[in-house]
Amino acid sequence: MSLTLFADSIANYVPLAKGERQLIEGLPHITRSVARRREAIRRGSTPEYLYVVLEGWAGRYGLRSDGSRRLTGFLLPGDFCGIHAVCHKPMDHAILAFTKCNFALVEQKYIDALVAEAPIIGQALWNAKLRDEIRLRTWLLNSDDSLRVYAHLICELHERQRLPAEGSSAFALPLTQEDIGDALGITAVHTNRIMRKLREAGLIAHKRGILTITDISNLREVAHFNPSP
Amino acid sequence: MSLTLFADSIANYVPLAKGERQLIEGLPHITRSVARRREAIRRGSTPEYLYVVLEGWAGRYGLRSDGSRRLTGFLLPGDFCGIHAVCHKPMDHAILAFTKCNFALVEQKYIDALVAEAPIIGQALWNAKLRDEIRLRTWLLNSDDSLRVYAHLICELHERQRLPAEGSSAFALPLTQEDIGDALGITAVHTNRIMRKLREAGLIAHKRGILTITDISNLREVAHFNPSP
DNA sequence: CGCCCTTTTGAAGAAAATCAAGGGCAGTGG
DNA sequence: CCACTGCCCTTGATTTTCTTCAAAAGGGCG
Repeated sequence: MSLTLFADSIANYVPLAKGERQLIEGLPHITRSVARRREAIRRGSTPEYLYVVLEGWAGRYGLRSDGSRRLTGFLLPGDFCGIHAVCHKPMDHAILAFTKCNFALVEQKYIDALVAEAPIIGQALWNAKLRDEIRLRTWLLNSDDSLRVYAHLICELHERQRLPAEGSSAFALPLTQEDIGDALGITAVHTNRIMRKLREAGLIAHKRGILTITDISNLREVAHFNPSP
Repeated sequence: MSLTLFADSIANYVPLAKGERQLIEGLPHITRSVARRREAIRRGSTPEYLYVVLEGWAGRYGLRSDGSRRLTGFLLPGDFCGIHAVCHKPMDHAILAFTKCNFALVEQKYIDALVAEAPIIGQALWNAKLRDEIRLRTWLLNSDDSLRVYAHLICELHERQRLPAEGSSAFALPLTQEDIGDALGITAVHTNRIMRKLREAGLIAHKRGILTITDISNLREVAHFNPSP
């Protein structure tokens, strides 16, 4: 339970020298555990730390006035959130732990010092934010076709876990159909029907929290998915 | 046709000292004019400059495989794009000029120098990017109700032009119903019907490219709009 | 076992897309 | 000056997609 995955995630954006990696892994931090289905960061709060996911799945979401929820992104181990602290702005959305999560909480001043010492890491943080933005744009772009947006979400989650893009691969997907629907912008009932289509097309299987992609290339076809755009 | 509006836009995020404002307005740049309905930046290209809108309306968009278009944001005078250059990443979307546009093209190195000299401006650029992200999340959040998302777009554009939030106000909206539909994720025909609802409710009027908001407070009610979130 | 949460399926209704046809208005050219 | 043309707006009718409401079936866990 260390910052190794965070360093890996940064290394995805920029090449890291050994010393730079050590700087990241040596960041002073405290850890915070958030129980399954609990809110990690509230909307409207101004987090004093950068939150790095060490373990578990979390997500960003907003609430509508009728109480319904919209997920706008997922946080996997190694991902971070709460960069709002940099801007001293309150969160426009909240962070929910889908599973029990462990976060590393890093004080802003240590991030500042890190970036001052290794500017390339600052660039990586920019890149990571831009990647978030790209994902949001992609969700919007695909939002006219729920089958496509669903297939695309699975491809996205598959790629973000750095699983092999050949043959079949399986991973834990700790989301209910309601969660997925909230991410796709459709109801749980409709999510179920969409899921069935993909299952009957022989592209995926989803049992007991394990999602198996049985035909990744056709799934990517359906999703119009471009690997790491 | 100077960088004054850009400085104003920056000043929206952080307080600017006189000297800092002069640094911005004195940024070396060339200008580029893009004709109405032409592409300013192509998807896949890696812009070598930061593009600042001096005059005109532009927008970000992506194309689907069936040729349909999705707008994911608007660029008004003072706004910038092409920050991708910072990351040496190709554009994941394209920029379209809705009207004839004039852009200021600023070389990356001058932005770097500016930020080095006045770090607070770097923070403002972050803030502006985060604002883009917030808008994307808001579009997603509202996307389940086309009347609300339409009303919200008008509120957004109204606020971004810093028009008074009382009484009625009018501004040039150089978009066709097809453009608006592409921004809302609905068809032009449906956009027309939604627009009629707002008109018949006495909230807006739209004639000859001029949009008049006749009842801003009720429009914001319908839109669930929060001023500058 | 019984309970709760989730998944699955059906049927009816609402929302939006699609298809199709007019209508208004500005610009162009005879 | 007027007819023509092209673009956009408007409206109607039909079909598809998605939601809503409802109910039953599965699965994990005390």
